[in-house]
Amino acid sequence: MHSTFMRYFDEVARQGSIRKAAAVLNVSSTTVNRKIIATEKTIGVLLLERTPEGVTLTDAGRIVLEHCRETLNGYERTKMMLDDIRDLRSGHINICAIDSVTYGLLPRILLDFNSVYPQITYSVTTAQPDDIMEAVASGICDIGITFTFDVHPGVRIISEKGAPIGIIMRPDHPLATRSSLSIADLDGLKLVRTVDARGRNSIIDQAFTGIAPSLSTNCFTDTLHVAKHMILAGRSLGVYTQIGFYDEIQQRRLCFVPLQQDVLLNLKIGVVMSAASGISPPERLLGNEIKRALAGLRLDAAAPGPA
Amino acid sequence: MHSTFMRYFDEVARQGSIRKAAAVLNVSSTTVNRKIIATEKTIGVLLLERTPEGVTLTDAGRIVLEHCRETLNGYERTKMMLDDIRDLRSGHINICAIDSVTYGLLPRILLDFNSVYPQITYSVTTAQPDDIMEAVASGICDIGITFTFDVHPGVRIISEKGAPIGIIMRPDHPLATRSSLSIADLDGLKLVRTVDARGRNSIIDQAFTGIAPSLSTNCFTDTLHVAKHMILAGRSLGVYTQIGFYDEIQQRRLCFVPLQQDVLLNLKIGVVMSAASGISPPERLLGNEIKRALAGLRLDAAAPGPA
DNA sequence: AACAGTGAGGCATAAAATGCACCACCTATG
DNA sequence: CATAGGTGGTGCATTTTATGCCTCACTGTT
Repeated sequence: MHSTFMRYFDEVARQGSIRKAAAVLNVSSTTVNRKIIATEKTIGVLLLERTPEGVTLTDAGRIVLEHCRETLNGYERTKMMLDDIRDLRSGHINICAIDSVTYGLLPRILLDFNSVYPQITYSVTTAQPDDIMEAVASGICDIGITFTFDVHPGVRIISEKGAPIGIIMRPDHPLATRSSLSIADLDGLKLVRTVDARGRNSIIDQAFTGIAPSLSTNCFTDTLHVAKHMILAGRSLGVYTQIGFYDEIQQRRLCFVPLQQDVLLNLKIGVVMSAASGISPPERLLGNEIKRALAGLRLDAAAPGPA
Repeated sequence: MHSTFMRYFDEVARQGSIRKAAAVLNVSSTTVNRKIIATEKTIGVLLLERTPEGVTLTDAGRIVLEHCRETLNGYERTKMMLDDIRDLRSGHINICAIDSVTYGLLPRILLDFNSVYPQITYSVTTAQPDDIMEAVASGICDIGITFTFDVHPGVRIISEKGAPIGIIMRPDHPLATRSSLSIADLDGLKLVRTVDARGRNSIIDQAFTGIAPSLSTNCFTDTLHVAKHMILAGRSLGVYTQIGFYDEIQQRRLCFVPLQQDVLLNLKIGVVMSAASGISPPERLLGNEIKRALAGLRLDAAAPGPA
C-alpha cells in the first residue's frame, strides 16, 4: 500500500548511512540511494547532506522524515484496527526454530507480540534445519525459522536474511581484530560447534567436512549456551552466525569475524511457512513480525554497531 | 513519494464508482481496479463492496480511507513546509491559455492558489494554440494551457487531459438527448464556433473544413461569451469542448453531446512549459496546481455528473 | 602510500504497472 | 421478453519501473 521510500528514508535517518540502512533493510544500497534521489528530484529539495562519513538530514529532510514516521505510525494503527475487524486476536501458533534464534531474538519478538495480541498462544520447539522444513511442510508446525540451505518443496519462504557463519570469540583473542578469516587460519585452534542431538552432522558440519576435514574435531554441543560459556571463558572459538550471540556482540563482550568461505558466507536464515495449506491470519501476523525483526538485524560481516 | 493507491482509493470513495474515478484521475479503470485489488490482497480484507451500480466502502474500507486521507493531507502540509524552506512564495508568472479555460477553470485555480501563495502575481493572456506553443517555447510566457494538437519541439507537456469537441446546446434542443452526433447530423443547423481574431482558422476549423466543407459557414466569434449568449438564447449550437461551458453543463442549463469524429474526439488539452529553460519553483507549483485541477474535470462523453 | 568506508552511476535483467479488448453481470426501458 | 447502457473483473502484450552487480570518485585513517 505504501511506497518503500518511507521505510528506507526512516532507516537511513536512524543509521546515518545509506549502506548501513540498506543492510538492515536487506536490500542493496543502490536501491535505497536511488529511491532517495528520486524523491529529492520529485519534491525538488535535497533531503540528505552527503559526507564521507555518511549522511545527515537537511532541514527539508527533517520535515519529510516527520511526515514519513507519522504516516508509518498511522499505517500501523490502521492495520491494528483492521485486525480488530477480522478478529485476528486469538489462536495458537506452533513455532519451530533453530537453536540460535531462541537466544534473544525469538523471545523478544514473542514478548512484543504478546503485549499487542495477548490472546494468541504459542509453542516453541527447536530442531535442525531439515527437520524444521519437514515439520512446516507437513503442517506439524506453522512457522519455521531456519537456514534456507536446501528448501523443502512444501514450504514457502516468507522472508530471508543473509546470515554468514564466522568465528565467535572474546575481544582479547589475537584473531579478534581481523576483518575476515580463512579456514587455514583456524588450523590447530580449539573450536566449538553444533552437533545434532541424534548424532547426525549439522548443516555447518556438512559444509566444514567438505572443506577442511582436519578441522572437524574439537568440541561439539547441541545447546548453544554450553558453547557460549566455553567461548566466554576463553576456552574455545565458536563457529556460528551472530544470531545466538547478538546481545553479547552488541555489548562487545564477544566478537564476530566472518569466515571467507563461499558456502558459509552466503548462508541465509529465513522464515518459512507451509506452501500448500492456508496460512491463518494470526500466523500471518506473527510471520510478518518475525520477518521485520529479522530484517532489523545486522548479521553481515560489518562492525558490531555503535559502542 | 507516495503510492498512487491512496489517491485512487480516495477518488473511488468520492465517486462511488471505479470507472468514474478513473476518468477523473485520467487513467484507465483497469489501473484503478487492480491497484485496489492488490491492496486488498496485501492487507487481507475487502475494501469495497461491489454492486451493479458501483462500489460501496466496507468497514475496513472506511478505516483505510481515513488513513489515506490523513496521509494525503499530511503530505500536502509537508509540501507547504518545504515550500517555506525554499521560499517559493513570491514571484511572477505569465500564463497564456486558450479562451475556454479562462471561463471558470483558470480563475478558480488562481483564486485558490492566490489564497495559499498571496505573494505570487500573475499575468493571464489568451491566444490560439499555435501562438501559445510559440510563446512558451520562446519564454515569453511561462505556462501555457492549450490543445496539444501539434506540439512545438521547444515545449514540454506537463499534463494532458482528453477534451473531445462536441455540440453545446440547450437541454430543450431535439438533439440534446442523443448520446453522440455525426457531422451529417449538423447539416443545415446554425452553428457558432471560434475564429482567430487575425482571420486565420482555429484548429477546430482546420479539422472541420477538412471533413465537411459545407458546414464551415454560419456564425464565427473570437470570444466565447458571445457564443455562450447565442447558445443560451437558442439561436445557435456551439462547437466546443466542455471546458468553457463547464458550470452551465453541471447546472444542466446547457448540454454537451460529443461529435463522433476521430480528430475531434481525440483532442487533448494540456499544460505546457518550456523544454529548454529552467522552470522556476513558483512556476512548477502553479503548473502542478493546474495539472490537478485539469485532471479533476470530466470532459469525456459521459453524463454531466449528478443532478 | 595503502586501505577501508562513503555515495553515485552504467548496465543488464527481473518485476511491476498500464491500457486495450473482452467477458459476465445487473438494471432499467421499451 | 429483448435490448442497450452501465458496472466490475481479466488475459495479453507492451511499456515502464525497480533492483542488483560492478565500478568509479572521493575522504579520512593508518
